[in-house]
Amino acid sequence: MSLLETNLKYNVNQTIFVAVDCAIFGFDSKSLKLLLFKRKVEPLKGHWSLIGAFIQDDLSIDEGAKQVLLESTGLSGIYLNQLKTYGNKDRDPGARVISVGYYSLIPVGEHEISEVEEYDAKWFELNELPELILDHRQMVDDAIDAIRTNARSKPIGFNLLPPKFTLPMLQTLYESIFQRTFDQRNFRKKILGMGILDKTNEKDKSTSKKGAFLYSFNKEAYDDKTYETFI
Amino acid sequence: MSLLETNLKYNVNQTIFVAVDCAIFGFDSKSLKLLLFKRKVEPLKGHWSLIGAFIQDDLSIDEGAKQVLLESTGLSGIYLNQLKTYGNKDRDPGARVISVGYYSLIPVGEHEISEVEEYDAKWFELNELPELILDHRQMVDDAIDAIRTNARSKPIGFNLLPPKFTLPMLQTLYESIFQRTFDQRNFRKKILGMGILDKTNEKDKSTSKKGAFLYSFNKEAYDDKTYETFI
DNA sequence: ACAAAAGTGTTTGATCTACACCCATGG
DNA sequence: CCATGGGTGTAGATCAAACACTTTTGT
Repeated sequence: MSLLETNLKYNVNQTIFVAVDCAIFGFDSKSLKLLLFKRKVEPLKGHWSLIGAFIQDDLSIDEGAKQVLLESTGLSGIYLNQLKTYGNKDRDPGARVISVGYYSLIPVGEHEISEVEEYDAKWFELNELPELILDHRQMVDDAIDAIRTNARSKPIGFNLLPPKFTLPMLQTLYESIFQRTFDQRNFRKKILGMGILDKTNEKDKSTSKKGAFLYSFNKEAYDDKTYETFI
Repeated sequence: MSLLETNLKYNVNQTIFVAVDCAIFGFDSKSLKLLLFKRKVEPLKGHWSLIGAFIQDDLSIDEGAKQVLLESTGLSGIYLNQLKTYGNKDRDPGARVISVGYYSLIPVGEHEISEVEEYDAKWFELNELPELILDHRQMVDDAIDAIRTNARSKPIGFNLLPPKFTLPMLQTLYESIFQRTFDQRNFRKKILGMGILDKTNEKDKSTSKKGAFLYSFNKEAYDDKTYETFI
């Protein structure tokens, strides 16, 4: 359908562009991090920003977000969730642009660290974020809020962990998300009581001499139950 | 800023239109209702739909949503919240349109019933909704989900009630939202225990001979506390 | 042998649930 | 005087929070 046709059909005269921006969070067994990029276009070229791009006409916005992620990080098949849409009139000095915000959760291994930095990207600790362009700081804050809210009722945390992980890792992750500590015994009791983790016989010895048992997330068991409060 | 300039600056060639659609919920002391409109433009003219319109270039999307609401219902100053953005490629047969969904909560009095029906609008019971155009049914379902989630942690229910209301009304409202009954004693205990309601000396006798005391919501008391779970 | 992280139960208080009768009043 | 909806308290169950010691093993 051509622009002319659509314009006639709906009698609209808009000059608004539609972009997506994605806040990519990663966990490396120690802390929650945010992936930022050096902006490549004017205005504000060279400043730190979330990864974003204009939507192509032939992609849904969800597909657009996926593609942005793939093109700018090489990552695909990862957790990606719509956050909210930012539409203040003057939010972008370059044009009238509304941006559909997304957030993405990924485990950060050695691979992801090096891989991603080939794209002019860098992982930042959440409490050491540089200044961000436009309303991207707001997006990040909103995303953290959304992750917290979401993490209470759904096991989204598992998207930040490798397929096999230890309970201490899981606890550290939730402590990073909620910025508080959890009692070790209560935490394990609660998580294991849900019956959604499968224990393996393997141990991870990278963080202690004793080693911690590796577990995997049992999605079927979770789907059967759908908890209302998770943590 | 002209289209040409912006296009040059960002080198974009998009033909996507941006609309807002708003799901307006009302409560009339008995049940939760949804306000629907007969669509006025082709395609699908005459079918039931949420109220919506294209965003004007000089308004933020939040302002756009407010204006749509004002123009199509005469209502202003009411609770309005962004839901999510719908961006499937072929969601609108008339053009490539993405729609930012909103939901709105209002008390429905005699006034609002008659007032609103001058606009080719009609209140429907939630379990008697007609077929809706495009993905509007999805928007409604998402909005109900969002209202439920939100109502658990914030007192949004009070936006659906008049300034003075009775506890039986409030309970009926929450029962409409969650589609379940609550024990009367437990409900009152919990709500009153929050200390966010001011009891008046007046009684509403419209639904019983004994009459029920009217209360008002004390926003200050609520802000002091910010509960994590509300119901 | 010791440092460092993993693993394990019990007790207490708070919260949630279930449950049934009296009250006030208009008709 | 009676039908109708408004108002009230308690006991048992469940859940959340606080709390400290033992185990394993690499160095």
